[in-house]
Amino acid sequence: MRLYKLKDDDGEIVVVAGLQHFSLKQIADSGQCFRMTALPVSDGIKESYSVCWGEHHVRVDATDTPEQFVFHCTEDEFRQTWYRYFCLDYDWYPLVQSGAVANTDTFLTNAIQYGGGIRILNQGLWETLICFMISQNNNIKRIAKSVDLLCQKYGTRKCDRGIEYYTFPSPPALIGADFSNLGLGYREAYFNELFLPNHASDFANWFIKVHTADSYETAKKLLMMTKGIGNKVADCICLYGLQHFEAYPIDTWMKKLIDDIYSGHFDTTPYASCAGYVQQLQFYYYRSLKKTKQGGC
DNA sequence: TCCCAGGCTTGGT
DNA sequence: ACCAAGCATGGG
Repeated sequence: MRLYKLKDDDGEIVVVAGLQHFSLKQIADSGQCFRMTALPVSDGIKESYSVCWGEHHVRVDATDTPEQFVFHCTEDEFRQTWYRYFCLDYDWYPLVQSGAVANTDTFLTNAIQYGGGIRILNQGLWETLICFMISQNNNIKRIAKSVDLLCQKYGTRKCDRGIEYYTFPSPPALIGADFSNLGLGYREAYFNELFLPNHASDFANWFIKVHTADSYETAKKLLMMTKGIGNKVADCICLYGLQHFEAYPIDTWMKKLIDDIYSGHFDTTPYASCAGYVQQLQFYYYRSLKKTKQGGC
């Protein structure tokens, strides 16, 4: 992977060349994140996405040159924010591919061929916590809508090189907040309880404990102590928020998949260091086979 | 009208 | 320990 710092009309840009196994569309549609939206493309650009995370925003283009991308931000922003967000320092692809072949797992082999441009995003504990509390028994389109409404109501409106966006609310902004009219449904009660004003210090302590937990198991246990966070949501938060790659979230799709493809049991131990990546590949591929029509995120 | 969506809590065995 | 109902809401 090579970086080139250039300038265009709007300011500094970073061109990334030789970035293998990276697909904006696949990441946007993978169901990990809910604030990545497609933009119209122009000449020389195959895909263009607006990516929001925390208070940050960037436009990223996939160019006509294979494995070449343009990040419309400064080199500092790229290195400090987006390189980490997209988890570009390590590529699990080769390990999982050779593992799938060694285990004669043709489904996984097909899955990585189909969706090998997926990365496990590093979205931080805070944003992952909120988004995946909303995600339970919900669909991706509606999750994205609720998250968007939340950002509009409690975030800050900003403009990045001509693109308007709202920052993700900070923790203090949600203490005692009004969670009605966000389309949360029955999940609203979970938010009201978690962000009760008189429990603000309890929340802060709990959050820090989760953040500094010494292991996946400890973090997961702590997460599941809160109402609204069960086994699956805790796994998603561990994986996307805390980089516990051994987490392997099982939702309704994964249940069906494991039933269908692996006759009821899938052993993650051969992929222990990257079980979450394997899960994403399986999830993404299986949905592509089964779904008739579905919006992205 | 019924069923499903990146499930969880609660209350029954 | 496992199982079922109920849970808001929107879309097919």
